Amino acid sequence: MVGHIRALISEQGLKVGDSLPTEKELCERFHAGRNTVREAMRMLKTYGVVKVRPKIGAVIIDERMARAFDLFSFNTLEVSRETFVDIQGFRSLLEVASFETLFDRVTPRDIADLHQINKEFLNARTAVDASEVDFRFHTRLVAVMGNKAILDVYKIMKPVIMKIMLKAKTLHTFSTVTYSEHAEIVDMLEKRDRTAYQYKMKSHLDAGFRHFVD
Amino acid sequence: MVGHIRALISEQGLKVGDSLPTEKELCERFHAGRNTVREAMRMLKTYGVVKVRPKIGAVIIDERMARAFDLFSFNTLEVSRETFVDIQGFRSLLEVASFETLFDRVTPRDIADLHQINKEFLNARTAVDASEVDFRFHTRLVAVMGNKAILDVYKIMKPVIMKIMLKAKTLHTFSTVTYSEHAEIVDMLEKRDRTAYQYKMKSHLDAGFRHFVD
DNA sequence: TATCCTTTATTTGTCCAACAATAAGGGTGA
DNA sequence: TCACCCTTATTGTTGGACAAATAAAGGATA
Repeated sequence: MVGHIRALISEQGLKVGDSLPTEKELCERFHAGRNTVREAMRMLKTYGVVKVRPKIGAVIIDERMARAFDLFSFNTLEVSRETFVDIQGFRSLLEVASFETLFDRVTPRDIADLHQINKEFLNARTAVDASEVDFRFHTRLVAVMGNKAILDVYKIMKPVIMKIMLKAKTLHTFSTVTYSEHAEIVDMLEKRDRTAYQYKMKSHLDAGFRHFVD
Repeated sequence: MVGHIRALISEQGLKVGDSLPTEKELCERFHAGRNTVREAMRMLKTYGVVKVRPKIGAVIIDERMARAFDLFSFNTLEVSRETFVDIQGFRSLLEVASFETLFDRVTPRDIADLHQINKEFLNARTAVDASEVDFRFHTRLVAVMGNKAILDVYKIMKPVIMKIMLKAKTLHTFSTVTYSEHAEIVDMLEKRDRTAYQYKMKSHLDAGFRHFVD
């Protein structure tokens, strides 16, 4: 059935954004039951090739890259020390070494959003809440690059990154040290001060990791 | 439902080769209809996490990496231009902006391996062969960082990267231009010449991409 | 006329029941 | 011991029913 639908897409020359026939029409066209069609649709959806919404139907998309990254989503249960080190190295690349792209693309809107998110530390009630805010801040920073593939990878690393953040800090630390470090980082980003940005961000990431080692 | 089943796998510590409960048992456990369970199973099957056979049931496997490559066998669906741009930007980060780490960690063994792989261009018979060599070269370069998470992500991008490479070059181009560019890059890496390395690598990547735009 | 709200109709989401297809396990006989 | 058949449990497929979501049409109001 998946093959049939793929052939249909190919024959009709359907592109991203086009709609597929409704489930009922597919049933009739291929002489199959609706559940069979639905299972095939679920596979296409899992592939990241279609997006299915009630009443709307199935629309062709191309999120295969995001799905591909999903596939090796990290198992939160057993994260080895090597994984922690690797993820932190990865983050350093995405958030420190990427400064050229960040400085090129950052807008006042980005700066405002980052400050806004950072303020939420003050409302956080628990360490878990605070680490959620922390992750949102860093995700928003990575989003400045405007690169969907990079953003997808970052989001997938969330469970591991959250563990690093939680291990490193108490609620009090979040709302004082982390808060002010973030504020400084955003300032350096706004001023496009390369040296200071790299130094601040690197030590910010390293600090979180040093606590984990203990 | 997929989340439920994945949680079940985690909780029970199920490994590759173990069997999942039957559909009926899953229905009862999660208070859901059989179709719902089946659709979730289809997704897990598409992820390459389980293998389902009639009467046998669902057995846990790990073919996620293979599935990641399958995703791009959808030749009916051209890889979107956004994906190309994003992937190339990602590569730029992993291979150009990472020079600090690369210079820190590169060993004579790495240099020798890179030269060795580069020589294989001269034996390549087809453009596909050559682009395989090309990808191996860049993968080996990324491997210098010694970061498994980054290496895994790079491998997942293989199908798209290969498309970029293939689109950009003929067999002749591979064995002349690409070959000598690679050689220069390795030299700059060995000498730890930051400026030259960054310039060479960036223009090398950009070149491949310029051809695609046409 | 324009805007907002309500209703309607269509489509997907979920569940159930039935039967077919498949293959493991057990029993029978040479 | 081996081949064969039967039973049985499980997945594969189909059809039908209803719930939930939402786009589109129609009506009310300013």
